[in-house]
Amino acid sequence: MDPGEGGSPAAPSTSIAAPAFRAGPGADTREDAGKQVVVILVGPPGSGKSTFAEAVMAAAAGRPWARVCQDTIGKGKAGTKIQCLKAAADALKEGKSVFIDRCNLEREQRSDFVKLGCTVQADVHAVFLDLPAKVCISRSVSRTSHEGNVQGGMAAMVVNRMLKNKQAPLLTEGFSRITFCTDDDDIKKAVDMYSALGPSHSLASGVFGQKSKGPVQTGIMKFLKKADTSSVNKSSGTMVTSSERKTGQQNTTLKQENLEAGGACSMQVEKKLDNLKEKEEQSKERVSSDTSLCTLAFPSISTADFQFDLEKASEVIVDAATDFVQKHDNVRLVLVDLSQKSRILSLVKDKAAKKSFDSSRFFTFVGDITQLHSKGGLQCNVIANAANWRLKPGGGGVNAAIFNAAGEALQHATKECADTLRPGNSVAVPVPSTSPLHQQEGVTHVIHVLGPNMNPMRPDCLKNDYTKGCKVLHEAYNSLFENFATIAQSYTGKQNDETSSRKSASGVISPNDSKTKREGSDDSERTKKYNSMGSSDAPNQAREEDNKKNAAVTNKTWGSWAQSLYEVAMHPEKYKNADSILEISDEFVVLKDLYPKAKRHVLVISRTDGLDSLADVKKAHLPLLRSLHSAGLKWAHKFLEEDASLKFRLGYHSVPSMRQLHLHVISQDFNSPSLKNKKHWNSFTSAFFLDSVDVMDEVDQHGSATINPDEKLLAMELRCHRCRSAHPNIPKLKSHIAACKSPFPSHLLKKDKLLSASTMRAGCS
DNA sequence: GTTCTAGAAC
DNA sequence: GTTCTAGAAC
Repeated sequence: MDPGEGGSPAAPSTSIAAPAFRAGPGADTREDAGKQVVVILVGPPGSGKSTFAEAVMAAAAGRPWARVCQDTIGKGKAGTKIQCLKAAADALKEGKSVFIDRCNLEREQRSDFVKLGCTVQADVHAVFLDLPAKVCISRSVSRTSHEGNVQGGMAAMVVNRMLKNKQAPLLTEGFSRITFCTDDDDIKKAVDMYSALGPSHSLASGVFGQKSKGPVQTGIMKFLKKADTSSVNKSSGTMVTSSERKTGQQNTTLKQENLEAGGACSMQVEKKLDNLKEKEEQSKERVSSDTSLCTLAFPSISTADFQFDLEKASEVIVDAATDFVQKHDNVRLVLVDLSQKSRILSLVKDKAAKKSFDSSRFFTFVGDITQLHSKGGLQCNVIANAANWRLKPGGGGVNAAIFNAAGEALQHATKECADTLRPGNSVAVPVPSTSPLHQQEGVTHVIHVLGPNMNPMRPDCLKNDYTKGCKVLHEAYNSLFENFATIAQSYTGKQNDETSSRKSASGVISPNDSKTKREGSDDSERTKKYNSMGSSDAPNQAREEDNKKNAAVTNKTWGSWAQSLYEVAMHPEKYKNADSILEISDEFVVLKDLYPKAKRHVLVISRTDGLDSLADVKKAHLPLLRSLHSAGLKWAHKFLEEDASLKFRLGYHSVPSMRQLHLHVISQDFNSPSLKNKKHWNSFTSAFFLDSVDVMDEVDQHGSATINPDEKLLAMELRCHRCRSAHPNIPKLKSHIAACKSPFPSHLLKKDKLLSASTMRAGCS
């Protein structure tokens, strides 16, 4: 069989498949008919778009390039988008490949340029110059002769405004290749790659260079590995379409050919494999191109770690799923499992076969639920997660895989929507557009589901009560599918409405929507019912474990320099004459911070021995936390009487540097020479700073505070705590905050987290 | 050249 | 937590 048959262009027989150069991941160039390329450079001012295009054009390997720059298109001055589109179309007609050199950070802004590719059948690529905001600001602030006049003091504002709305390019926009560059090294590699892209070469398709997840390997080596293990079906799913079945057969034939040839014709084999790979990708395309159906991929709930009987679970799945697809149009449900030998898949397949419904709208699929698009060719807008009750990552299985694949963004987005989940319930979380799961797999929502548990080692064990178990499992699937239907509805409605689908993707459809839903009467009824079923005290055990873990965190050794607060707390009388001690009680000492990070900054130090930090705090300490809080409030009020322009926050550092639990009372001007570095700034303005009111709530509800000990929080880029603008360094940040009059973020206005003269008055009245 | 950051030592 | 300082960034 000739693998070249079937319409893919035959490569020149004299050429070799492997490129003569290789410039980093994804530089999998092939010689072929020589398509033109439209490269859309995406990045804010200062990200180096023009430099990129100029560098490639200066070193280009024979391919004719044109650079379309909006900043110069009007006779050397800034022009319009229309002018750019026309110039690009003209250059393409002349046979040139084109760099689109305008920011194009939003999907809508670049969509017309993506369409250009269709007119001349050119490949459309995106190169996303996704450098840290502070680098772009820094560069654009300092440049003196920018073509578009984005320089000097205005630059920071422009860059910040643009970055607020940035949307990373997605394959679904119509790009055949997306290259992420997050530092100068990435940029250099990408420049080298495009420079070496000769007129008859083309670059491999896919997403390359995303740091959070390895590049999607689409090179020939991956395919060779596949061919060696004959595992095409295993990795690309069992929803064997006719085209895929054909590919599988070709693959086997090819392997035999290779063996017979004894490897002597390895070049030819490589070439054939290359063609086959393309064909395989085309077949994937056919599977995934059915985008008229909003698709939910879901794992079997409760049958893994929760040890729910597979036979019974499969009945529930088939019942709930077939019922759902019969009632809803334009949706597909796909039950996914990793292994081809999956018993739950075969049970479901068998049971579903006995029912009459449209089998293209509910089927099973073998593959990794986090890589359905890239590895399995199955486009799913929504995936379900078999979550734990705390909605926390880890624990192994699907939950760990999904949180891993989605990155931290999903953890934060989840936290926005819900803190915990009861068995039988689900919560839909919009996947942030920054998440690799969104960018690489096109997943816009993850729905966390908690099913019934039959494992005595896990919380809420139903002790083999399958009457309740099946009921709760049914509720879990119904809740999942209902949530999916809501998403599908908005999705279908917005398919032709780019703007609103963008909002949905970036999470502007407020997470509160799902929160409201979650807390709706239906759910609370269910929760009540479930509670009355006599759930075990296992969640408390889990919390107990949490507390132990937290204690272990604090089991660190404190340096001698970290002991001073402990000394003051244990023996305040020794220091009572010092100016810095403001108040001493049995429970706490109030101390002026020796190195205040704002105009007013005091510490309310607990006097309980052994309570080193927040991680040691348990429910029994709640009265103490309340005492510390009211002492803090009292002092904040006193300071507000002296200066009504101040605002205060009361809170704890997630991981304090000084031993002995202490509450910070700090004014929000951050006007102090002692605030010197990034760590200082981020420790008071990022999630590292835990508001006292939240801490008390959590300790009250869960017996401990949720601590995010992530050091990355302290290393984050410098952003204004009011308007969230980014700044390249501390001095620039400080001059900005001295002038910034933006309102504080809304989350601080809730629960009186931000104290001001007016909230104080309101509190008194 | 100066400014600024980040890591080591305390 | 701070101070000191090498060296990166400008």
